Parts: sequence; structure tokens; C-alpha cells
Amino acid sequence: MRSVNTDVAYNYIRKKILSGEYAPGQSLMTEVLAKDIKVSRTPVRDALRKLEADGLVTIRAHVGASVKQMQLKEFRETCDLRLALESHGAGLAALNRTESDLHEIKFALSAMERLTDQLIAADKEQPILGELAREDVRFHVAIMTAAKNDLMKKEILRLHLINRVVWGAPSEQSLLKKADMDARHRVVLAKHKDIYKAIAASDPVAAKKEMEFHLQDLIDHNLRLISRAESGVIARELTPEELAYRST
Amino acid sequence: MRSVNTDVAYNYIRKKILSGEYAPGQSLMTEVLAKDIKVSRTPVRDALRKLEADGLVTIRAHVGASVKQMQLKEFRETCDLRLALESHGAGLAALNRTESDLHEIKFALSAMERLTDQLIAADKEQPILGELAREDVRFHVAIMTAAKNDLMKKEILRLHLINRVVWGAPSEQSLLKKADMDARHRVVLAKHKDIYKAIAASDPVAAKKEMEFHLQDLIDHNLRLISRAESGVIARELTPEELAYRST
DNA sequence: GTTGAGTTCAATGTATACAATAGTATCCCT
DNA sequence: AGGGATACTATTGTATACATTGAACTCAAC
Repeated sequence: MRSVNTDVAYNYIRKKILSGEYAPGQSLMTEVLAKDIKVSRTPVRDALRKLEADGLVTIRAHVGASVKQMQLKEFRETCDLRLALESHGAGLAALNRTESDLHEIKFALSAMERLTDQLIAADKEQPILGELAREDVRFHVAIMTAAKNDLMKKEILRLHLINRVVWGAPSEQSLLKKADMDARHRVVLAKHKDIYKAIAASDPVAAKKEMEFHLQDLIDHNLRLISRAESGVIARELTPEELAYRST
Repeated sequence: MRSVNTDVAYNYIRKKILSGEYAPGQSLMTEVLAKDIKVSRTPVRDALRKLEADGLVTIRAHVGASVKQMQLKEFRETCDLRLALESHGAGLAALNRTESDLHEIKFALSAMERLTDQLIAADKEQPILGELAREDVRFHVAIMTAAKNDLMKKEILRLHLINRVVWGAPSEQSLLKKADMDARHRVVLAKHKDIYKAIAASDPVAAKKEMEFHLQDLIDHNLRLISRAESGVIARELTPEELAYRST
């Protein structure tokens, strides 16, 4: 389809979900949206359906649509999908990258480095955090571009966006001290540098391994945070089962 | 949504695509389908949209829907996605499998063994080939079930179905001598046995490796067949570029 | 006070009429 | 005859009215 009004509705709703204006769980009623966007319910329903396929929206028959909300299980599964795809993709990127791909990756990496420094220095962190998240996605997507597999790239971007929306970073700030967060960002940056180096060196095995470590680390970190949030800010360690899903 | 009529239309069309009744490229007009299914165009359009998300249908604005047709590039990308997901999944399966999962995998394996023997003995092969393809999917899906990641399982099933429809096995029979095909099926069966053994032994590294080899082998085989078909049955070897996308 | 059936209603699912458009056929001009 | 602009038409996209249904609410019985 990709017709005008359907696209307008799709982009409108998608943007509001990605920006956080529509929070997870919020119900999306076709009539309200139609009035806001100034089109009829039909293209709105099409848009919602496409957003459902993207994994950003949940639709139940006769009940309606709402911004997707994830359970811990699903979040973990999403992360694991990312791990499988991105580590494989990093290997391909090391093999198939051009110089121009490499520059693109380097560019995102530099931007993250700059932002990380700013973040550590700053006291008002919120806007910088948003930028950093965007550059993080740019870094990972640049790698998938270098892998020369459009399907894989699309899928990974999709998973990134799902994770950003559904999990976002609502609790991180409230749960971690600034010093911890700074340390965290430094670790991420260092990992990214390792990945970059392996790809630059055209070493597929190393690139794959580095990406695998990076994402597994990220997963462990996030799962710890979630479990803390769920148990009401009182920190508790994850059980072995909850940390499972490690293949190497 | 998941409302009655939409589901009816979805299942109706999906079935016909998967059974091959609607060939790749065939146009799917909403009015015709609506009349066949005895519903209005609205649920038919919904169904087509969902099938597009599944990757079985292509929709262009103001032109309409048609059964998906793949280019070589996209086929290769799909295969590579499968490689990434299934090898990772095989590793997880080796870790997370229960005894009951193992029985399920073994069951599919035994069925394939039986069918392969029948196939080699038979002269009328077509119906057996279909059954074999189904059991192959069952084998791979059983492994993903054992991996305990529903998202990954769903995604892999999706990719299997896409490959079956779009590529199917239309040319295989016409391009290969029976002896070659028999040999091929024996190789596949042997590979499956290796994968099974690794999972049974709870050896994630081996399971991953075996699955990787199996799928890479499958990809190489298919790409060779496609290139033959495209160059008009006259066999030619693939160029290194066409065989690329190997990460290990 | 709690449970249960019955009723109401708000939101979705469906059908259909109308509008917009891509592709095709026609026709004219060179 | 060939090429290009134009008109036509078939099919899709959109709007809207109507049907259906899940969930909330009422109220009576226990």
C-alpha cells in the first residue's frame, strides 16, 4: 500500500511512540488518532497493523491497540535475537566492509566518545543521554550496513527500536548513582572500540566474539536493572535461571 | 484485530500460497479474493497486510498485492539470516533442551530417515518430497523449541516458510539426476544426525558448529542450483562473489 | 457485602460507496 | 510506422455507516 494517508498515520504514530510521548501500555484508539491526524479510521487501522508487525504495538480483537509492553521473558528473548544477529553480522562486516563503511562506523564511534565525555562532565544529563542512545543505534546499524545484508540490517534496527521503546531508559537513572552510570558508559565505549578495531582489521572471528561479549554484557546489565526495578528498587541478585541464555 | 473474518481471509490466502496454488508473482486482487472467501474487501486487505509482514506477499500502492517473488540477493540474505539464528539457536538448544524436547527432535529425525529411504527406493517421488520438506521444517523447529526462545522460533519458522514458497523445489527435480538427489538427501540426513548428537550430548559449541556447516552447505547447494536455473539449465560454476557471505 | 445475570455502551470489525491513481489503450502528429 | 501526449478503465485507497462484541455497570438475590 504505502499510500499517502496510511503513511502519514504510520509516521505520526510511530514518531510519538519512539519519542516516548505514547508510553508503553497506553491505548491507541482509532477514532482519537484519526481525529488528531485528520484522516479516517481506515488508514489509522492500517498504520496500527503495520506498527504491530514492527513490534511496537499490540492489537487485540474488539479491544483495540496499545503501545507494546514487554514481559521480562520477551525482553530477554529480544536481546538474545540481537545477540545472534549482530554477532553474525559483525563477522560479515569484518569480511565485507569497504573503507567508506569503516568511516561511517568510526564516525558514530567518535560521536559516542565525545558524548560520553560530555556526559561525565555534565550535570544535566537527560538530553545527552538521548543523543548517546541515538549514536549507539547508529554505530550498530553502521556495522550492519557494512555486513551487506539489508534484511539483517532492517531486522536489527527493528529490534533496537523495540528495545528502546519498551524498555527505554526510564529506570536506569533513578536506580544508579552517577558514578556507576559513568563507569557503565566507559565500558560500553571501550567495547565499541574493540569491535571497531576487529572490523577495521578485517578479522571476522574477533569481530564476532567482541560483539558477542558486548551484547551479553549489555543483557546481563539490563536484566539486573530490571530485576531491581521489579523488586521495588531493593537490589537483589538474579538467579542463575534468570541470567541463563548464554551459549558460549 | 484477530477478528473472525480477517483470520478467515488470512488463513485462506496463506494456505493457498504455502500449498503453491498461488505461484510467486501471481497478483492477488482484493475483490476477487473477497468474492472467493465471501467477505468484504476490508478483511481481505487486512489479511494481505499481515501476509506482507510475514514476508509472503508484496504490496505496492495503487497497484496491488502479489505473491512474493525473490531476487537472488534477497534469497541469499534470507538464508544468511537463517544461518545466524539457527546456529545460535542450536547452541541454546544444547543447553536448554529437556528430555521431551530431545524426543521430539529425534522423532522428526526418524521420520526423515524413513522418508529418505522410501525416496531412494521409490520412482514416484513428488509426494514423498513434500512430506520430507515438512519433516525437515519440523526438525528445525523442534530444535528451536528446545532452545526456549519463542521469538526466535517464530522468526525461523517464518524464514523457512518464505524460503519454501519463494524458492520451493520447482527446479531441483528437473535439474538433478536421481542419483545426485539421493546423494544430496543422504548428506542432509547425515548432517541432521550430527546436529542431533551434539544437542543430545548437551554440547553447545558442537551443536552450533554442526548447524552452521549444515546450513552453509545448504546455501551453497541452493545457490548453485539457482544459478544453473537462471543460466538456462546450462551448468556454470558460481563466481566467488556469488558464493560469498561465509563468516567462518 | 458479595456474587451473578442482564443491560448498556463505547470501541472495534465489516461492508460499501466514492475518490484517486497506475497502467493501458487510443489517437494524433511527425 | 514510430513516438508521445491524452483519455480510459480497472483496481486500489479512503471515508463512513452499520454490525458486533468485550467490558463496565446495574441491580437483585443470597
